Amino acid sequence: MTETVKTEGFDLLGFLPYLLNQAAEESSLTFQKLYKDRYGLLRTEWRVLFHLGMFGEMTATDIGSRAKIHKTKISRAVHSLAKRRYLKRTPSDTDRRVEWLVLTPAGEAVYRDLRDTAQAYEAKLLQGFSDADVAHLKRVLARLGGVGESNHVTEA
Amino acid sequence: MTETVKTEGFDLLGFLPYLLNQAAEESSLTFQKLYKDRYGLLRTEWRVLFHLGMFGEMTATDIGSRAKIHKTKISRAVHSLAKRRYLKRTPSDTDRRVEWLVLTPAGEAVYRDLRDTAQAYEAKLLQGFSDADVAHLKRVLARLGGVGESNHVTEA
DNA sequence: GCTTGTTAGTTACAAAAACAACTATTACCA
DNA sequence: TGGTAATAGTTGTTTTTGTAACTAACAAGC
Repeated sequence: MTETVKTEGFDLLGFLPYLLNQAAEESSLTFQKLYKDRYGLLRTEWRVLFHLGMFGEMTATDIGSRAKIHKTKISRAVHSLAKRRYLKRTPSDTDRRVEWLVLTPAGEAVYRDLRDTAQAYEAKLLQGFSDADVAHLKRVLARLGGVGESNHVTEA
Repeated sequence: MTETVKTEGFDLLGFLPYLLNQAAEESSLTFQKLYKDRYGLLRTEWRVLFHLGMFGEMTATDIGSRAKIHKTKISRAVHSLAKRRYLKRTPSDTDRRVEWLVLTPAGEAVYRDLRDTAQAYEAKLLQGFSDADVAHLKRVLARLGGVGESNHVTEA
């Protein structure tokens, strides 16, 4: 077939959600290999681990609120991470529904390793772009994704 | 808990794959409601439909190569779209392994409706950003995601 | 104190995706 | 030719996710 595009003013290849997905998938897939091959972690597990590594002790709800991950996914990731002894769960003594989550030394070690790997990977991903480009990109993405807003995930 | 971040120079909230994912998920989820509620389409089905709408007749492999979707997902999406009479499959007469896929008039109608909706949605998403911001963002994303390279999906 | 509503987190079931193995056909090449 | 490798596409099975419904605990108003 020829390369003729038979649309009327619409360009899928310039459609933002499409571009976002392609870029996100590309970077996710590459990075996924790292935490999966090295530690057998799932995407959500990695995300929970990173949040705990970054922010220290949090509750499951805190993590979900920050990362906009649904609570059932958090619940399963926490369960799995606890089973591997990467984190410790401590019931709150002011509210018995709540559990505080902290990384164990083993979890910390995994976090540090993956964090360093992540940084190296990001550097590679961004080589060829200027600092201004990168700063601009990140600012726009943060705004599009609502990062930092700490909104709660809408219930099912 | 307090807002103290106890990391050494790493910022998850500025980590590119994280930002990409947050932004992509945000826009995907919002747009998903549209094609799901209106036509009961799955994500991959929508993507296949759009590619056929954009580029006209293609094979399943063409689509997978362009959109970097795995062939099993394409296969099932094509099956489902054909069952709904949104596309027609025609065996190639030069290579009996190959099938040409084209949208039916019904499929075209769905495509046009969703395309217009997509444009409106994108406009809303981008309101508040300057034209220069948008152009810059799209250029960087296209490069990050390798859009336009037409690479084949790595086999399982 | 009771009733009603809300929140934290889990569990069970259904939908979708990932992964692997397969058929059929074509391409390559000695 | 004939044999091996590669390609198009499908199917079956396993994981992972999405969704809903649930338990337990707390909060607020009366």
